[in-house]
Amino acid sequence: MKISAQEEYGLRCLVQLANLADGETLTLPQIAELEGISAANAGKLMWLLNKAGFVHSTRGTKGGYFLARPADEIYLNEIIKVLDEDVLSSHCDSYTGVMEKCVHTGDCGIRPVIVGLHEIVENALSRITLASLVGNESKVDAMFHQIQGLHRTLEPQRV
Amino acid sequence: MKISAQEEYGLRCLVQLANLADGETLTLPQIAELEGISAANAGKLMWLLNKAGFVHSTRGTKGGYFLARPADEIYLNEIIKVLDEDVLSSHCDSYTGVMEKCVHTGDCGIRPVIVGLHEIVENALSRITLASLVGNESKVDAMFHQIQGLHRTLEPQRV
DNA sequence: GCTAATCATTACTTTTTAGTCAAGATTAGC
DNA sequence: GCTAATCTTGACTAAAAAGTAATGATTAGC
Repeated sequence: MKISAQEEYGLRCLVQLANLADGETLTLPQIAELEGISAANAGKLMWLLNKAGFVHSTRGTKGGYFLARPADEIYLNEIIKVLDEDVLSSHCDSYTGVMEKCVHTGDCGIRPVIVGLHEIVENALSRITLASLVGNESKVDAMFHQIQGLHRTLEPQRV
Repeated sequence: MKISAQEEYGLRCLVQLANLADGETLTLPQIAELEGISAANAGKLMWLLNKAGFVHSTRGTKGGYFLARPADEIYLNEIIKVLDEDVLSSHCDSYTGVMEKCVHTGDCGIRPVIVGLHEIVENALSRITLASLVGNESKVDAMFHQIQGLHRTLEPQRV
């Protein structure tokens, strides 16, 4: 499994905007500089995020980008779905119930794996706000450690 | 996030072999037919799995592929790591501790997210054997439902 | 209203992944 | 040993993703 470049850098750019004080904005060259990508590339990512309503922009001198909503009201699962097809996708789209691309019958062997992975990723990302990625990392770490702690209670029964 | 074609179909091919009775084998055209891919493509996947020691093969008439180890001793995390870089990878490889590709400093905002997702995926896949993907799906479903049930106990505290 | 700064949009290029092909090597059975 | 069936391997082609470039539209400030 892979996190695409678009997902990773799109999310990073939003984190940079979440870092801003009220009224501040960032231009494309500024975002590009902060994230180590080209301004053209940043422009493409911001265009997607703009279309999806996560950011607003103003043109001209003193223009730039800023968040369209408070960072503590934006969850990572929403962001990822804008930057890619879904939080988790595969050639077989059985987890959506649609099955368009999948040549296999309904209950192929790996279907429950894809469905299950999709659920736990969606669940984890839907608990994390953009705001929690700003400043210290302790809150997100703690959340994942809590999940991992729970998982360890399952350790004995491998299937 | 995406499950690559190589991961998906490599795993599917192994499931087909796990379905065989003792002493039976499958040829490339047979695997290709079962999975709806070309024999050439199946050949490439089986080559990877052969190199990694998951399957054995015999050439010539009556040749074919079969599992090198019992299906209940093969865990999905091992398989995925052979078919792709890791169970979860991204441009930023901070979760491995190596950081070679990543231009960002050690504590960028999204690092804990990548590390956390990597952990929960690795954890889930390390609980599932190839054998459990054969026949009925109930065991894998039950495992994921158990994980999801635990996650729901966390519901109130979003970060 | 002119100019410089900035975003918006589309087309293009490069890189990576996926998939195909063909020639060679091995084996079972005659 | 001959033949047909089968895997092995590397080179090739096609498709998708990532990244670049260029042109146009908008705005602040003079």
